[in-house]
Amino acid sequence: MAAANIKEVARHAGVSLGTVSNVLNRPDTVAPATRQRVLEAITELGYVRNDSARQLRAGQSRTIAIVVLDVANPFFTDVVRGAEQVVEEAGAMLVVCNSGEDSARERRHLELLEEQRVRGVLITPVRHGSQPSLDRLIDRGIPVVLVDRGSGRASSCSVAVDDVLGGRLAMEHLLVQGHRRIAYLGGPFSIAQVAERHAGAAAALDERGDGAELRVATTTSLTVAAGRRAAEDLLALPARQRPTAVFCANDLIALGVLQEVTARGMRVPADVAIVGYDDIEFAGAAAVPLSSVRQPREQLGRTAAQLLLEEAESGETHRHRHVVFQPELIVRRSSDQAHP
Amino acid sequence: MAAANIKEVARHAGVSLGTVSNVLNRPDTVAPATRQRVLEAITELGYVRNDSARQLRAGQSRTIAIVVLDVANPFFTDVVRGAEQVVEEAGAMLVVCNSGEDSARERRHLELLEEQRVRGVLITPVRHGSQPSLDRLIDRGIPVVLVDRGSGRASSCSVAVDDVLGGRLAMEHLLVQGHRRIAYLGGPFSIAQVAERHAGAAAALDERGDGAELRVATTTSLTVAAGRRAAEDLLALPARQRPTAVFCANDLIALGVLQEVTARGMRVPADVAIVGYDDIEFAGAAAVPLSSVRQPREQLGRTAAQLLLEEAESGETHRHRHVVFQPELIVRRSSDQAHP
DNA sequence: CCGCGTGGATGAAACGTTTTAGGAGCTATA
DNA sequence: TATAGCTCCTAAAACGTTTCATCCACGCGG
Repeated sequence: MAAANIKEVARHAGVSLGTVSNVLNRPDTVAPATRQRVLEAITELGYVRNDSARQLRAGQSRTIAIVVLDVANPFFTDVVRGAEQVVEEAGAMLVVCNSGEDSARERRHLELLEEQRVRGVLITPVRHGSQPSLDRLIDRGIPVVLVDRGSGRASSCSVAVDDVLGGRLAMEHLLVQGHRRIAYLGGPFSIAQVAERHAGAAAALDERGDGAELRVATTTSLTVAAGRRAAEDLLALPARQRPTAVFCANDLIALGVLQEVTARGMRVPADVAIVGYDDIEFAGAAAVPLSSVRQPREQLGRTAAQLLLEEAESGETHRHRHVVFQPELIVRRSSDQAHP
Repeated sequence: MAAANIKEVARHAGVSLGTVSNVLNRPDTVAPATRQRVLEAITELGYVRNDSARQLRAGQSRTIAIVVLDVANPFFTDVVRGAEQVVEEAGAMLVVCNSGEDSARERRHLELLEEQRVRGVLITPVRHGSQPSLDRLIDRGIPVVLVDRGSGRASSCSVAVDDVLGGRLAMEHLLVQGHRRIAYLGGPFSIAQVAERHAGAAAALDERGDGAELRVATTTSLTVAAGRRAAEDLLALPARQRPTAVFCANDLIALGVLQEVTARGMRVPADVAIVGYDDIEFAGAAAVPLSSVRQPREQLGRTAAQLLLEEAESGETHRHRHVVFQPELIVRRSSDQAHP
């Protein structure tokens, strides 16, 4: 119940209020004896600095926010861990906000973050068009770094993995394996990654598909449950229309497909081959180890945080940068016809 | 770059500063015409409330923090989602902090949260003894709810799942399956759940073990990697000392064990049976579907958040409550001798 | 002996809200 | 016409910091 403030500490130590502040912020400008006395008063009263007051005066906070599409998606948790490392080293605090792929929630979060005058925001936006509340943030001078987004706009830095290339890699692999009826599962397409992975796959098909066909099944979200539902529809098709391979926009969907396929007594990859995306930790441990496009997840987070801190410090002189990483295809049993 | 404040809005709308505040906080006390004028000024200037100032005045913030052991653990992400629902309904904001099973980081987070005068803290503590920085929070009157912790101390509310019972269920199942050499994998034991699940297992063995033996292998953390390492040691034992069943303190460890066992060409459950804990979404989708002790994860988070809000509102009159849920054993192939 | 620089402390302003006591103008009542 | 009771609005205080301009005492060189 203490709630002692700086004034009480000053009184207790027999100094002025400004001196206490100096002890806290510029300890070397105050004489050792006085400093000692103040520190004692602080511990004695259990004083804890009031961050609201400090922020109010300073004009900005020391927290950095990361807004992710889904906290429960292992891809994002790894990105978060990467960002955390960098942010904590810088003495700031990272808060994680979950948009849940929902624009309205995303907006709410951004508004709250703006009210809090956060020092910066890392975000994977729900939509890839321009978001008014995001633009406002940028207008206000709050640094924003787009995470895992195609080399977007000029108004902010971004880090991304080349999703078009990733889609390409997956598709080429499936074509080499001899598949002629292939499905792409993912959604909503308003999420940039979903669209770009598809674009890559489609491009590869155009170039080397030699008449193979790509069927697109849109899901409502990037979760295991959505994957199962989409797989149901796909498997309901008559055998000769049914795809022999499925490329999924992420591993959660792929795991859902795997579950559904197995549940119907079909075999992976013999009846249906599956390739996922993200190579989350659980992909390799799945019932049938999952082929997947691997991304440098933690590094994505680290780099994003570094760009943000850089921008926050350099102020006006800052030039936006766009860092793009290369994905890598990891082939496992789920798409390897040699070991069906 | 706007950064307009309430005063400018007032000037712009030709009213006093207090009136603007009223428009923001008690819209019905101000005449429709004036209100309209003020609202227009607000949008025109791009005014956004400064939360630091508001908090400073109010004495506390509208954010609630949840401090988890590991953001990458699907168990906690589900708890977070549960808490999120309730917190957002209440118009507050949930920030997620990751202690990473590290006491020092936990302390740092708690100190920062205290500086921010958060409205409350949900936490799964790293150690189950008393944490000075946690006690300080409580002393200061900030509500704390212990998540997934045995019915701890009287100084705060708690929600938990009966881990002793969970351990019991797992062990009894393994005994019924005929195992006589069983291992418990988990750690560090300073984490309450690790200790209690073990206690339950040990108790069941005492009562019905009929001479079966329990070997404990302590891990350094509750991750897949730690599980693999622990499994290596276990599998290095000569065949007649080697356990025929492993009960793991959580599913991540169990998945690690499963990977390692499979990598060595041994079969699950024929050579080694495995039971995990948490029943995370990936458990059922594992290479060998994992038996596991299921907990109501989202509900845990929801209830914790409700208790917190309750306490925050009722103030002095509050009586601490301890809610305990029952776990449930889900048997899948990893421990089912009938379908090896 | 005087002026000056200096290390160390002080006091007050400022940050942007919310809140409270009160005031101005108006209508209804006696 | 005086008075009470409204409704709507204003002015000012308070929240707890940080910062900046001063100020003081003291030692030192001239």
